[in-house]
Amino acid sequence: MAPATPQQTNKRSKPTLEDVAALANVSTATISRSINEPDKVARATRDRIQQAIDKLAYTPNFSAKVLATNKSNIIGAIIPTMANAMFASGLQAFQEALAESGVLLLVASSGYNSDSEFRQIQSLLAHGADGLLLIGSDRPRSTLEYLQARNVPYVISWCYKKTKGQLYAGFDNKKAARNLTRAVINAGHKRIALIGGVSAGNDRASNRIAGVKQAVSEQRGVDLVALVEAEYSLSAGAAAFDRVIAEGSKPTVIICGNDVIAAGVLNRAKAIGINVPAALSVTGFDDINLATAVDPPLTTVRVPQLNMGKSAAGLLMEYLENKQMPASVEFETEIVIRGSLSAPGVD
Amino acid sequence: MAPATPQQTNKRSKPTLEDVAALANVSTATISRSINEPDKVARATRDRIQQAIDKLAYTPNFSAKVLATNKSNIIGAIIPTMANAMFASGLQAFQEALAESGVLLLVASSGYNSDSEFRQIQSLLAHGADGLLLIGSDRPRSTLEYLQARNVPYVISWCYKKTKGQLYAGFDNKKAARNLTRAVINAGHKRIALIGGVSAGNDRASNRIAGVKQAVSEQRGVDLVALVEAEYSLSAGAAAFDRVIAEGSKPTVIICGNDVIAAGVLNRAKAIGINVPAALSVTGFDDINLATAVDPPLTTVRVPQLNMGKSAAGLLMEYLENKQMPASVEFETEIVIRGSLSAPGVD
DNA sequence: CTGAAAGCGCTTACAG
DNA sequence: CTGAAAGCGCTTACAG
Repeated sequence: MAPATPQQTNKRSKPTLEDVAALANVSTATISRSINEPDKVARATRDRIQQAIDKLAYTPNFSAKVLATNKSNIIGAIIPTMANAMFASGLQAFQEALAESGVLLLVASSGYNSDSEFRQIQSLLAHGADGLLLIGSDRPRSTLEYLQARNVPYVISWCYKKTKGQLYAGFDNKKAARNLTRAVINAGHKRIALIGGVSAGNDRASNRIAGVKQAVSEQRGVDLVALVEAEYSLSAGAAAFDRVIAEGSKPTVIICGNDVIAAGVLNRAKAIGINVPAALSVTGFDDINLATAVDPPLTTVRVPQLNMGKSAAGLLMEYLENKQMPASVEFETEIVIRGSLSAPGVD
Repeated sequence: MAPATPQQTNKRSKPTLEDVAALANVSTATISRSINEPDKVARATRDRIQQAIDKLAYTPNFSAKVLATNKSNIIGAIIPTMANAMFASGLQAFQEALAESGVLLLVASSGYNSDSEFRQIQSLLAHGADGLLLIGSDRPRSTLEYLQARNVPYVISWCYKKTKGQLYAGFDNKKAARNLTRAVINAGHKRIALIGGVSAGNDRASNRIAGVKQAVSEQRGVDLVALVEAEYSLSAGAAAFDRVIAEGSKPTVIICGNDVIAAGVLNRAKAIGINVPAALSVTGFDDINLATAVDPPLTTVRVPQLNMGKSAAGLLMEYLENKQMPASVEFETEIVIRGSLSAPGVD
């Protein structure tokens, strides 16, 4: 019966190549060339085509193009969470670098959960992503095998490893934490407490913890008097600090898994009347805005987010273009000494 | 070294519906149905098909599907910048809500530039986005017309207006700023300085400024003694504060366009020996992490980022499904009084 | 419940 | 420099 075709009224369906072809009086092939390989088309023809395109406000259908060329110009990124300054500017830089090459960014978040990450990977790939940005190296073998089996080009950031067959644009979390800890020890601290990030399934967190441990073990007379883990939030940092205090281990410094935890510790210390850094030093990691907004400002590790994001994009584009994995790049981190760290006070 | 580069052997191109059809001994049509409308297919057939799918690890080609159905299940979002906690958790919530419906998020940033925003809109649309999330209402007529002409479903967030024919999921920045200012005035302040965000092309910033002005003008004896604009960064906030001080207008409170500016002001005030809040009160806007990490914690306006993001996603999905614009939703904001605001001190 | 076939809007050898 | 035509991998009336 075919009743009143519903909602199709707005369906003055977008102009297609065919429409342009009709108007410009050429074949669709020529228009396609005129758009993608202009110099293969005669000047006059090109002008005529351009006029038709303008007149119709023609805009190519992306899926048709992808289907025909098998290339989407979309990169997918799966990050633990967008709601954390820790990844924000790196991701921003990644996106900007991609945009310069006309590539778009599909973003998904895993919530630090590897099953979720796997589902997102599948989804992004199903939606045609040409390549992926992944955070960290700690993931189930099954995920790795999936990636391998499909031959998916991906780059890993926020960490660095020499793993054969994987592309990295990141930094060595363990080394960075070790260096920070050495600086803390050099400042005179012998009783160190560590509030690490949650290490399960998170290589950045566990490597930072490992780095602290290593630096401590290098020096006799220096002890790791407490070690707890906390999520990356102000309140979790504060709560972890309470636990450390309750243990009665009397640290002179608290090394924190990141700046947010450190800021939470600072808050709590202030609340219970512990002076930082006179009575207790505190350090962070990441050097996000927060680090210089708190009082005292945080001694922390500066992570080259912008360069890392930009580089990750560059490597991935190169990989896609040459069908060959470029060399990984390792970024150096920098220790930034600020007011939250001083020599240990007297008891 | 392993010159035997096997990576091109990969071209065992992904299995297609046709492959599955051959293996399961049915037509591609039936498989398509089995996937998309299972109950239209006999149980036995369905099982056979599932086996074939599993065996081949078949995964549908997205572009082909989009081309055939004219629906991408991709939503695009264009935000000023990802590198700002202000948008981060709202965007995160938006993405999560979308993901629950199997919809993916394509993210682009405009850098607070309307030309750039327009280019991103075109790009996202060209890449097949079914709908868009836009931040704020202040944009060139040409952009609006473009959106209108293509009949693009979009939702605007982070602000709220009653504009006919536009879908909003946001809050009234002017009202929020007005209410905050009233609270400041109620606390006893009569000499108010305002460091707003950059208002050009940014309705959130300009409406907040307008709200402050309105509240001030309501009360005789209360003056806006200084008004400068600053970008949303700690350093810009600090620099703006310097300008205000240099003007010599002696405010007893500084109302800031957002928390980051306020934190910058706090820093600078501390640096030059001005006690907050004893000698000077300071307020922020947004209530991001930073607000409670600084000392004193910021009196600010709590923006319902999570609900706003979730709601924006819901409205947009509804819009796409029903081909009909749902009603906009306005969120209320809440004033959070914290230590950075007190009664004005004595000179 | 299932299949044959047209169609979605591009690109790209292949000829000319 | 340009065109005719096949093909990319799905979906969906239309028949049966």
